[in-house]
Amino acid sequence: MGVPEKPTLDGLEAKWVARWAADDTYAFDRTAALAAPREQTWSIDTPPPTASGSLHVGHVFSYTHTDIVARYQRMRGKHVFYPMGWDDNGLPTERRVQNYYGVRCDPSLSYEEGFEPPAKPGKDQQPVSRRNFVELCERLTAEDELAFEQLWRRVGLSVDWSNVYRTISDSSRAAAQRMFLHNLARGEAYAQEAPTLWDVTFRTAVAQAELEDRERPGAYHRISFAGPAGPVSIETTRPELLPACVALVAHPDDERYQPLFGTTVRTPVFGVEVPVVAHRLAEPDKGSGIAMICTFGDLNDVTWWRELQLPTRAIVGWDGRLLPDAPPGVPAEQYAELAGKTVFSAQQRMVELLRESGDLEGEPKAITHPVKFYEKGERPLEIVTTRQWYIRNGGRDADLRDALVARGQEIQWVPEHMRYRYENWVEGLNGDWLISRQRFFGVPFPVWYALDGEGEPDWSAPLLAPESALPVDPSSDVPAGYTEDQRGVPGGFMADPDVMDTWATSSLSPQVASGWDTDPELFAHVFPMDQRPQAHDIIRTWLFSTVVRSHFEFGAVPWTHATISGFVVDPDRKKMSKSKGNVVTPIDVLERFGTDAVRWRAAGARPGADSPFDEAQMKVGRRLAIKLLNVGKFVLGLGASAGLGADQVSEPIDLGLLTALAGVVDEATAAMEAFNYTRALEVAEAFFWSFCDDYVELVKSRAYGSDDAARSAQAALAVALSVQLRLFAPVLPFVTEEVWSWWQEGSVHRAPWPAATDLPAGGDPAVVTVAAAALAGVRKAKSDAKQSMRADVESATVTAPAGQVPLVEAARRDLAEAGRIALLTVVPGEGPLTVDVVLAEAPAQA
RNA sequence: GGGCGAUUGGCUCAGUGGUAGAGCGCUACCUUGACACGGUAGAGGUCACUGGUUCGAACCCAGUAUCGCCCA
Repeated sequence: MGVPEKPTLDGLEAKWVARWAADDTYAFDRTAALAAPREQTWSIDTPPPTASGSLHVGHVFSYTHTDIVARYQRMRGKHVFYPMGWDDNGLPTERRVQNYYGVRCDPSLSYEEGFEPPAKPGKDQQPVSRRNFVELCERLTAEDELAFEQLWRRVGLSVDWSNVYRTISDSSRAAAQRMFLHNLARGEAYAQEAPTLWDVTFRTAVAQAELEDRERPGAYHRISFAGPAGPVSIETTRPELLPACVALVAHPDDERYQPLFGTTVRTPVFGVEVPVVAHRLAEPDKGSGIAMICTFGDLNDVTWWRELQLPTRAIVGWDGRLLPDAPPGVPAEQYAELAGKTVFSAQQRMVELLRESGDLEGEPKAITHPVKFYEKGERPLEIVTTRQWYIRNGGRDADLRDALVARGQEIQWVPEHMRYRYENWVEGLNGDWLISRQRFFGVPFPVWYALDGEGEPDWSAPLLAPESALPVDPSSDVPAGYTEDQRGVPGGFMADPDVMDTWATSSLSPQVASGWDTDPELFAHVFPMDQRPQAHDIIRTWLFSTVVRSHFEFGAVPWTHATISGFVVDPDRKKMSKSKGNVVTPIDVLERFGTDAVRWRAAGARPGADSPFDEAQMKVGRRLAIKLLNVGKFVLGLGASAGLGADQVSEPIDLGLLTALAGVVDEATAAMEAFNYTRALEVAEAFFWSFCDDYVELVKSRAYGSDDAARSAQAALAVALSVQLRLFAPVLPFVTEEVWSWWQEGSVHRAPWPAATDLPAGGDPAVVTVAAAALAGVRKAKSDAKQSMRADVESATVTAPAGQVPLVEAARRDLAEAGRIALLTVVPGEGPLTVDVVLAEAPAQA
């Protein structure tokens, strides 16, 4: 191909992305891999990015980290199984589709053939059938995924683009349904009607892993109940739940309330008799130490209700409004004041009612307190009793919890301390994993229910789809033994209306990507996978749920290594997020600095460590890439070529260089084996700069010749260039491939990772370092004299420790030529090496 | 409140028992036949604090403070 006149980074991405695609440089060779021993394959469980989201520079960093490992393993001769996935099912896609097209899903509507959404989203969202809605989801995600793929190619990910999966695809849905049926058959999945955390905006249940606490303003309202011996005062932040009150509770050791335990009190306004009970979860020093239990205000209420077997008086409905009818035992007349109101306005009205009745003591006391939210929601969660599907995860079973903690110990965590995130989460679980969502774009449960003569479903005996029929959509497919016209009619059947949570599908990414459902032979080979890369924020969700599924189905961990990336944070160390407005768009950065520069910066972020985004750092990576171009061009111009090998290296300084490089190769290899790409890059980079600044400067004059001494330098330059290009290839795929292409056959990314054994071991690296130190002394003299580095030196005396004198002598010719020294004297002396320089009278003229 | 991590020159970070390191930035100089998207040289730090172990501590131990993340 030859060396260009003026090498440039511009255009390298487009050129090599196209070439790699055309040459299938990164294709996984299934046949060869399956024929080879398992350890010759490296399989990666790539995180499927949320297709409806946007990628920021943090994604670029973490996916680059994985790609560096993939490229290293490939150069180590492994068959790298490196698929890409898109997480396109679930609520985020629904929201994007609603906003993008201006529609909303109304499952009661029927399908409209050839439906086209409004050209511009209107003010009101247009209702469409579920099938139409899902079609729009499919359409938009397909577009989004194409854009993502283009970005990833530009980032240089060495993904096998013939192996892309989607979490909504037929095979993903089939795998999710099949795994669910297995879980169900083994008793690991179950349905239960139970109080559930509920988002009133999205009108769906949410799981523990999707919760977050937010500090919100509230107020303690002090309310009197009528007790047997006078009023009993409680404090609550949610007076509107008074009609849902089923008991008062205090700590069993709280002396103030001993006389009340076992008695009843009457609620204000409603006059309902409720018992006073004792429970250890009551906090004596909070408020008055006695609290009302409502069904349900928070998770403590649920615990109390369950453990103390209290009655249920539910008042909050699915839409976040108070139910139209009073709960059992509550007078309808009073309750009618609140019925149908939102929680917010019910509270206002309730406070008025308490004021009127004289049961509100004093004024409400403003406080701020943590309130549970769905992580994607904007209104506080309520607790609503609904029928939901769960998968056991150890939250209610100590043995299972211990088994899952033990699984975590089978995984090698990078960095090691991320293991604690996993263990803390598992040990803190307080319930099973709720997997059903009352949404539309997701994997439906492969389940129907028979309807009795009254049209009521028989929940106890779900009709399951056969595995051979998966994937099924129970809303359009029909269970065995029924016909479509029996849908929804007494004596007929109904579909399970829910879809699975996104994590219930993405927790199967190793299975989906490896062909569990579609290519058992491949699956048996690549699973358990070698590497799960991901960020630390989803250890509790994606990582944990994947371990759960694999534990149940295979009795094994899904992967042997979990490599955890940190975040890219803004200069104030805040996490990037859209709402903070501090997101850096990747394409802009890639265009301005070049992919290799951005990847170089990414490689500088150690595994697990958050890293501030700093544009100034990008320039440094760019400088390195440019230097590689220029030194490559220069070295090849000096006569280095692919035909020269280490066996032609004879001069001590040349041998010394290559022996030093052997040490660098060993260090970089050890670091890469430990996933410490940052360290590997550091040692390669440190060597490279001294190679450019010192070694090349020292030998270039000699290398211009054509004798054996010249040949030695040319061979050392060729070997050093080849090795260094390969050391940098995982981090800087574009520039290394470019320089490689000037003088080598094939792709550098298919070349073997360098081995120290390919380099001469007998050289003395000190020849290079001592000669470089002497040269630095000469340079300093020139710099102090404000002379050009080309200034002639009349005479220079190197005073070196006796042991170093022969080293300087061994590099005498190179040193004299590089320093333009007319008379070079080397003498032994005390202390470190010094150089006395006498500059020639006038600067040299060219 | 619990857990984890961090604290080293202005900035970003290496450095896990033996005389404080790198890059960026800064200052001065050099336009050399690979590179001005360059090169050379230089200044700059009582390693957060307090105790302890040790011949010797940035590093080990105990505690404190500040910051960040996760969880309650």
